Amino acid sequence: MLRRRSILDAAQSLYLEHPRELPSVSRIAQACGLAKGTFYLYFRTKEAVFLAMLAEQFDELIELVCALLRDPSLSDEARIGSFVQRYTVYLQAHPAFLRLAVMANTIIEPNVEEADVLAFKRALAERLREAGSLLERGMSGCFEGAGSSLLLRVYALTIGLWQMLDVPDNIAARIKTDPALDVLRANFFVELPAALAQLFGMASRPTRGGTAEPTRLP
Amino acid sequence: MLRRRSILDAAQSLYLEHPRELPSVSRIAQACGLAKGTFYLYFRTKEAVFLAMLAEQFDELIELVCALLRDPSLSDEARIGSFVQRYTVYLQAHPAFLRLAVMANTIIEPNVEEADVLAFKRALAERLREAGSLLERGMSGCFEGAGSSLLLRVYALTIGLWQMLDVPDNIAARIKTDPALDVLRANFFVELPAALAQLFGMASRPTRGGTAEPTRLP
Amino acid sequence: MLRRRSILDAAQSLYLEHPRELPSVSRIAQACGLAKGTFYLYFRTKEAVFLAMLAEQFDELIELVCALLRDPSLSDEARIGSFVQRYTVYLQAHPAFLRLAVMANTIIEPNVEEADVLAFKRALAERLREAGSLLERGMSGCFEGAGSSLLLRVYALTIGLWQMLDVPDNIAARIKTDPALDVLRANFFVELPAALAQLFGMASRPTRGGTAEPTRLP
Amino acid sequence: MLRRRSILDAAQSLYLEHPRELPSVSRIAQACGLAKGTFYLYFRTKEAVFLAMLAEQFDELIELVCALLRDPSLSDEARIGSFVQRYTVYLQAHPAFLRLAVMANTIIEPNVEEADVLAFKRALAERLREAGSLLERGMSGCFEGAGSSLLLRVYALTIGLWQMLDVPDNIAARIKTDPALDVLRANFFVELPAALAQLFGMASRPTRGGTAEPTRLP
DNA sequence: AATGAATGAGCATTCATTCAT
DNA sequence: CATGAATGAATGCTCATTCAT
Repeated sequence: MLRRRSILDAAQSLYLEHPRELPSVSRIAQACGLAKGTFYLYFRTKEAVFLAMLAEQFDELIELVCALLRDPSLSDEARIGSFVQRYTVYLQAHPAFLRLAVMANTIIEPNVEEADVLAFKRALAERLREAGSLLERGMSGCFEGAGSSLLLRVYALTIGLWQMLDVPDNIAARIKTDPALDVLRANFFVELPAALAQLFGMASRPTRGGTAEPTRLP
Repeated sequence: MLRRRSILDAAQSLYLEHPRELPSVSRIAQACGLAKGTFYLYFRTKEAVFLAMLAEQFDELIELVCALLRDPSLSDEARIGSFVQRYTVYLQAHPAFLRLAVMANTIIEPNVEEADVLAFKRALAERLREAGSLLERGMSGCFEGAGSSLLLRVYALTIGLWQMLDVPDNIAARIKTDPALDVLRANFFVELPAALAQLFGMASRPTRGGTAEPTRLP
Repeated sequence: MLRRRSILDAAQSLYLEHPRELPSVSRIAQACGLAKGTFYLYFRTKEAVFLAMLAEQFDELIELVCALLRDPSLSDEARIGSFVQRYTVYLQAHPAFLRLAVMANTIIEPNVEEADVLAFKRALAERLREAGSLLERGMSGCFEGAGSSLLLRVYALTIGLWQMLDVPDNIAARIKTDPALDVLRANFFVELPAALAQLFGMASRPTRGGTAEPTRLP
Repeated sequence: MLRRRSILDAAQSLYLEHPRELPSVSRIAQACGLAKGTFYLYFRTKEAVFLAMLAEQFDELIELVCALLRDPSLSDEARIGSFVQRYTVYLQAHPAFLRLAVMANTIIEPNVEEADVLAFKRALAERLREAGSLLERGMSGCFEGAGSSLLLRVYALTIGLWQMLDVPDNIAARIKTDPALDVLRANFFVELPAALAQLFGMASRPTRGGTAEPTRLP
């Protein structure tokens, strides 16, 4: 529905203005030109909006990945490399995704109805299995039947790295200038593909903080 | 100081009763038999307590890891395996650690003074470097100079997996019975060593949800 | 609106019970049978209520004064005398006015949004100019164009005297019995018209503390 | 005693940094290099410091005025003029005086022991009488026996005007640019002598906001 | 005289959510 | 579908003051 869409969109853009906290319902409603009460006609709780937002982007990401993995023209090695690259680029192009992903457990889920959390998790598991089974094929059998599990590790590594390397501006400035904080200086979009390459057993020396350039948006 | 200690201890045990939210200052003070004002003599904000708690356990964990990595009697392979195992056991024995680690970015740090966050991060970076340089030695040169970076990946994978696999009881029950939620059923303490083994390039097939037994506490 | 009105009224009567401090929001809300949150639907801060209250009474007072000054049937001298008398009577009949006026700078304004303070001051200046220009006419030209400035002096003298002569009961009792405190014993409502008469250059010997009777309410 | 002195001095300079609120005891103690507890060896409450400070400056001011009024070489008119001028200059040179004077009733006295308030008021009445009786002599008999009462009016007019014309910086800027706020734009140190001249029955047209230059410090 | 650790009352304000219309 | 007035729980934090040492 249109209304629901406009709420999601407004919520996202408000959120991106201050990604360390969820915008209030009244700000969201206001941004849609809606009354506060109307908001609750479309979402059960405030956090439900952001769970839906996350789910949407998850779908989109998996879609992308699946399309890629289905491509028969690629060698196994190339398929993984391509996957890592596209994945990274997607994350870079969707700044809300990781920021929300990281709030999912601590802030969003505890404030959403159990049923909604389950629906979210079920969809997620579904997507993971789907993409996982495509991924397996390229993994020389060693991950037979465990592609989804592998993807979970990929995702875990991703959000874990994001939490370590995404830092508010004020802190970021201090990190740049303090040599003791070397390790935390790495650029997430450089470090992520390197870490994934390692996970996938592809040759890759870890990057040192800030030396390399991040993957560019096409 | 003794008071500080008792606040940390009280805060931790209250926290573990409801690990999805930080206990209020008045509950903590009450649990110590202290006046609310006294609390603020020892910590600047509520969140500062939990950051300190996390830092302490981080120290302890790294200490443990370093001791292990310094042991000359182990082969390279064994050192890594031993590291993974001890690490996992430590996490299992310190239930507050991961729960807090996962709140660090979203809930704790935004509510702590910049200076305290920096101090925390500096200590963390310090420890990472220390343990990292010990770890490198066993990595056949391929991680020369990047041991801390490797450890960061280890830690990232850890907290990411925890976020995916640690689930509140009500949801956990449903996950167990819903075949669609297969992937999310894995036991963290089984999945973690497997994932780390993969990261370290040691042969390891991913585990399927819930099939294996977790590492036992000694 | 009705709600706003009832908040103002409740706030005023609570305030008059203890005019040395502003009642808390929860007391005010309670006195209206309103939830605390509702209060903030009508006023931005606690102090805003009292600023509004002061503004209202200011309006009323100036209205009264203007009506009087517009009366063509009075001689110049009589107009001033009449003004002073009505003014005094108004203050006597509105015990909250002076008590608040005296807190305006030190307690109220610093806790109200800049915009609200400005709005208050603008309204006040407006009223002062309006009444000032009426007042000038009776002043034999010597205050041409400065009636508002004259009124400011009147007001200043008023609140200054109030601060000196309004004394909490416990102190008042001691003042009465201590001959050294002679000067501070004057009754404000006697002293004020005398002081204003002096300001306006009308013959008037200062009153001695406590000897005369205050202007009576009609 | 020296300690007492240093507390008063520290308190004053801290106060002048933020004259809209009294500095906290711990800041004062800190500024003296004293422990918080030590503060209470010299003053019964925080506000007592500021009452003492006010009393001191009151003394000094009256001293000055008396010296002046005792000078036999001046004509009556000149004595008054001279009084007004010296008075104004004193206030300008002692920025804490008026700021405190205005807080006396609303903030300071309610938080000081009754006995201290009475002592303050007694001293004040004493000084007023002393200077009042000197002042009377020059007033052509019409204020015989009421010099102290006259001085009270002077003081009342002073603190009243200060309250109206002293405005925090942020507001002051807006007042300057908003024509509607004309009346409130007057410079206190220009307006005060004019208003006093009026009170004393000396020819004086009120000043318009901001046009004249304030009395300069010598 | 001096300390400084301990106290604990006190209060404004926010905001998700509901529900009568 | 839409409204928006009303709710009221929930909580961090300050700071003047005391008192055992």
